[in-house]
Amino acid sequence: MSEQPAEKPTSYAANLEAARREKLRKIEEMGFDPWGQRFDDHQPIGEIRNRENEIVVEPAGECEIGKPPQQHGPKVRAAGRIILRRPSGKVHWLQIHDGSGTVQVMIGKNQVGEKNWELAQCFDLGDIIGVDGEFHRTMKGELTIFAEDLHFLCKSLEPPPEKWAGLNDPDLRQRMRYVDLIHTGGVLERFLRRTKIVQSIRNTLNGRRFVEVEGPTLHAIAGGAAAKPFTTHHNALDIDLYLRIALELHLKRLLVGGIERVYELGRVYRNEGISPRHNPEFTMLEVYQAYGNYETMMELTEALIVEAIRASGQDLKLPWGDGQIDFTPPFVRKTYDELFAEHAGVPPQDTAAVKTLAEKIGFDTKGKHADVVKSEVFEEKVEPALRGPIFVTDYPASVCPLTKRKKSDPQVAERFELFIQGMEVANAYTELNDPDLQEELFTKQLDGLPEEESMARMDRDFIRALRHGMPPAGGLGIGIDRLVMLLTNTQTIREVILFPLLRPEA
RNA sequence: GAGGUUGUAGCUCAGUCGGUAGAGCAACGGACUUUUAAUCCGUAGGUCUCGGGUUCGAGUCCCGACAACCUCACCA
Repeated sequence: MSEQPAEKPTSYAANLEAARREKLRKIEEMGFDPWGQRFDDHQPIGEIRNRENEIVVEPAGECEIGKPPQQHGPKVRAAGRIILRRPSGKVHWLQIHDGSGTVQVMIGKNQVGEKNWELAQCFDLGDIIGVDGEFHRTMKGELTIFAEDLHFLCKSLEPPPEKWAGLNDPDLRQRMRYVDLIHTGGVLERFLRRTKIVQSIRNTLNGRRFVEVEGPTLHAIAGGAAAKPFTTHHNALDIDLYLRIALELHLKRLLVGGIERVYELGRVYRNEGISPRHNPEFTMLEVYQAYGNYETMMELTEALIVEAIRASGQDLKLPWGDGQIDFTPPFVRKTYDELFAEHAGVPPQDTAAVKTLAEKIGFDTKGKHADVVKSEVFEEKVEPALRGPIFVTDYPASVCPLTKRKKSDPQVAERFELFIQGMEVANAYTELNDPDLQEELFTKQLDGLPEEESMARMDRDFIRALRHGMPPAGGLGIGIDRLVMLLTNTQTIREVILFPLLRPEA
């Protein structure tokens, strides 16, 4: 087997690395471990900064003339990455950074001793160090750890991005998210806020006695949504499988099985386009509540969102681009037909007029069910106009094969979607639990839709489950990534997903 | 999948009409014990994304490929 010769890096990049490797060698020579060891009892930098009130300034009378007033502060120990260096003769100023914040460190030759001073000569931007010292302000008022002892925790062999502009190329930022998190302002904070939102959602549900479960992600039948699945293969069983496109059908099986309040918060995969609002894998919450209906789910949706906003430390009026979104409950509720009349300018019951409008927009209406045509016009004319938050209720039954019909009008499904800034954020039903009707809807394809675009994919085991009796229930799905976008004022889904899908590097 | 924009040093960016490749930061050497994107002096660093073509001559013009971003389509 012939090894390919290692690709020679450009000579300049090699020089940058060689300089760092030379310092690494010196660090080792001095007896320090360039890759560090266990380092106990350090405090998060954010907490250290909060100890500012422990700083005492000597009374002015005791000051020597021409010298700044003496300060004393707590002894602290910090660990962090060097993100800025200002060497100035026999004193070096550093900014070190950890997940909780940034603090200045002063290293004075006479204060840290000869060996530490030699070590400090080997620091590069990006290295991780430990510092013991006293925490107080400089003459100019900057909160600073005045180093008394230094520890080397990790060498960095790669140069960091430009210190002021940082990483700007969105490709590099997503590919090297680790660099982005360190050097791009607000990125780490946004992802930590995402975590708080997700935690809050779990807390809200757990507090209402919902049970979290983990369904299968490999499905023999990719059901529960209208989407193109990823396919994969299991070798030992020699069967093709799909990555799940929804959580729905297995969670409903658990309703049959007696888990009366159940949810899953997990990843689903859809083999479709990529856009500022779409990533091939995304995080979905689905919740099912026995003996509830879609109105129960509306109240729950409001609670989940309002609690998440509070938990992430924000006001119910959130900034969004140049404007803001007001999440004060209750959210506006309007029916599909009301909104259709309002924004499409055509009576929703007038099938012929809706068809004419659809053709005027440029849609092909041939052989399509009237409700499908209406739904296309709705998506074109109404959805983009919905600033929200607004619950759109009572959809045409024929486009909702998993939803229970209204008792008073079987043409209307008990369903709502929550729209915010033109984005569909949540989707909920009163769940259909009539096995015969469900089987009929699975069998009868929606008029004019190819199978892969239809939700009506036959799942015999699911029908069998329904035949055992599923309690009447409300069900809810929330696109977590989109919700996080809205709650963090982020206009692209790629900035709320740590590692969005990218083409592999050449 | 279609259209548009972009691709130059490790990073952020200039580069005029086609005529020897530029800056800042980072790096390296030197000065500096209160700096704040430290400052000052000096040095080094380039397969101009890749492959063709036109031309005496291409970072620049043309064709193709690759990648990112934006818009649209599919979709949540």
